[in-house]
Amino acid sequence: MTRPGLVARVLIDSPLPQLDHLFDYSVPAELAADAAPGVRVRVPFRSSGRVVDGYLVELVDAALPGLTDAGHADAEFHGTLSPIEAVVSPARVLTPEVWKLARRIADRSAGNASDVIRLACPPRQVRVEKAWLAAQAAEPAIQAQANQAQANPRQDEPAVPTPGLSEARFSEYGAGVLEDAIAKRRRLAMAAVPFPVALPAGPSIGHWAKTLAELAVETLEAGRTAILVVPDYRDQDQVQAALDVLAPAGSVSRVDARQPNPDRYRSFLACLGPEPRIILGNRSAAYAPAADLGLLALWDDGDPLHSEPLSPYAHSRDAALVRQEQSGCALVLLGHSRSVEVQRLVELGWLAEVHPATSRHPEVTPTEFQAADDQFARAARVPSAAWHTARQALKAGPVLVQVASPGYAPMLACQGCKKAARCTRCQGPLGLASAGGTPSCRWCGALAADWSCVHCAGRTFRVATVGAGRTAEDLGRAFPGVRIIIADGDHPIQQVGAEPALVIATRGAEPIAAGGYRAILLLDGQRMLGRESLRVGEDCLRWWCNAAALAAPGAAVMLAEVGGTLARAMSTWQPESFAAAELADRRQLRFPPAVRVASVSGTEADVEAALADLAEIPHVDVLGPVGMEAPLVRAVVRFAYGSGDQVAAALKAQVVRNAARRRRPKGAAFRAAPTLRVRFDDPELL
DNA sequence: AGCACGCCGACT
DNA sequence: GTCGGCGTGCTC
Repeated sequence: MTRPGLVARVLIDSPLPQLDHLFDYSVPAELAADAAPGVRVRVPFRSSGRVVDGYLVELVDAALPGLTDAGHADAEFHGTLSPIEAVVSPARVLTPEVWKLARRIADRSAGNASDVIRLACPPRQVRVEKAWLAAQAAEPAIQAQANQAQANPRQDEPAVPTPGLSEARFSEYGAGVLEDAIAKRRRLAMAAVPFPVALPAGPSIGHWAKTLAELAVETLEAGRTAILVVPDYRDQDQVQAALDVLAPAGSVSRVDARQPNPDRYRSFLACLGPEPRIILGNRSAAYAPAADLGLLALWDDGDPLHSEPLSPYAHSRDAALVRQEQSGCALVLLGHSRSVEVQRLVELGWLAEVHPATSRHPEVTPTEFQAADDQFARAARVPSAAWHTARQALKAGPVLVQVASPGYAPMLACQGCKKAARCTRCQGPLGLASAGGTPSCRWCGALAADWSCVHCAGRTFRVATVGAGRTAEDLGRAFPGVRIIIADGDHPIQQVGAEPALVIATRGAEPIAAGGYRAILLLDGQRMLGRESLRVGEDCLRWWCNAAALAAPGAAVMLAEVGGTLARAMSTWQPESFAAAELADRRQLRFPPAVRVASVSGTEADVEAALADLAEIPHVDVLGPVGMEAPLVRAVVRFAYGSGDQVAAALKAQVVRNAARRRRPKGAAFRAAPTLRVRFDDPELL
């Protein structure tokens, strides 16, 4: 009893690469009413427990074979179709726009669409969904009216009182520049105003958060949805605080994976409604469903938290770029510093640069190694000039000290032979979390109570590197009587007052000071630059710029132990000049983002087979393979952006073949043969 | 993942 | 001749 002529094309919710395409089913007449594109369905499947979950992606007329969603017409299936077993609920959770985005993101990184959809569609919560469906059904007209009134403050209701904030919207960027960007749906690389701003009767926030909120409200007033993507929760809180002041009540949905599941699903469902909204969240927000998307904005795209740790590992910048291209919305990449990726897009002309109209910026002074004359300041490795600056500034208000590492002494050495102290169990480095504590291993956590040095049998430690705790101790002596506040991952502090205090923070954990810091000391420059990574310079510049942007206007920012291009980029406040130089280097070296990269790992035979398929594709070269652990080898494939689709398609085909073929050697209950693994655009790769 | 199909070695 | 080993491929 099926309705003839109607074919449901279903994406199976499975991580298996060989199932990552659409399967055709017939639609039984009794399900036809609910069987709309985007609903969750249960379908029979000749294995894995007979019935599996999936999404109904599209409905097509069987009489018109081949007329499927553009581009993804899988080879037509000829055979008898099984009927859909059930429509899980009539909620159309996978919108066509999000499906297209998920498919494209998966395709460009040889991944699974269902893995991307898992980020986009949170787990179903039956009670929440029933309540939402009931609300939809009951008086939809009144509902829509109410939402319309909420979403559009220019109508009847008076706008939320926002003295001094909304009147001067965007004035920092020159009249009309950003209004125009929203209206004409431009793509912008935008430099944030590098100072904090005080909300009326509220906390201080980064000016960038106000800009983001204003862009969103502008979009909302134009009748479209804005998605704001920020890397972490402290950033979300700042934007939320600005939206509380600027945006109409009820117009903001916050989506992030840290909310309790029912809350998360509730805000997800709210995004499905027909009325425009402001959607604020972390990297997964880039995939949120949106009614008439007008703006996609990212804050600080260089932050590694924008990089998805789950397969297929897409960066939210890439998700945003793809979605912008598909939907034609405005795109804003806002930051204090500039990532090399954004610099590339600027140089290509893909993004237009926008700077604040006033050239006011933090006054950064690079200081040399000249030690302070105060012995305690010297112990705290504070340069002389910085010490004097801090002492002066502490009369007026809070002073920020940025350090590289948390803890007391993150790295210990042997007092006798000066070599690094190692864990007797696992060879990991030993460190000290607090002043009076017992040293412990940073890898395995084991306490080193009865330690002796493997080199010289010594039994006492010396401090090899200094953490925030030790710096606090030293600075306490150098500035007697001053209140000391420590902020790091273990002691997160959002906000400090305007009273004098020394705030010692690890990079990225700096609290915001009411009215801004009166001085900022960026210590540990050399240590931060000592990390071995392609991105050190870029990362350091980002950490320093983000900290310097917490200064009050006119306050001094002292950058210790750093010279050269980085120091110049800081003191002229032109991080894009560093990004441009860096990009030129990467082009020379053929490193990302001048090219894209993919790592291919597995057994030697599997990797060789995969690489063989890439031989014909232009602008591809291969580094390795080199041996990894046990039977594994890894090769790095570099390719031009234009060859990306071919490379991804070829590697995906290999992954599918490999997944279908692999079997465990019978009898011996060893683990299964290692699979071929492919990862695109890994920021840690080179 | 599971399950059927299929192509070679010992059996009623 | 056929039963059944497990390697190979498919699941609408």
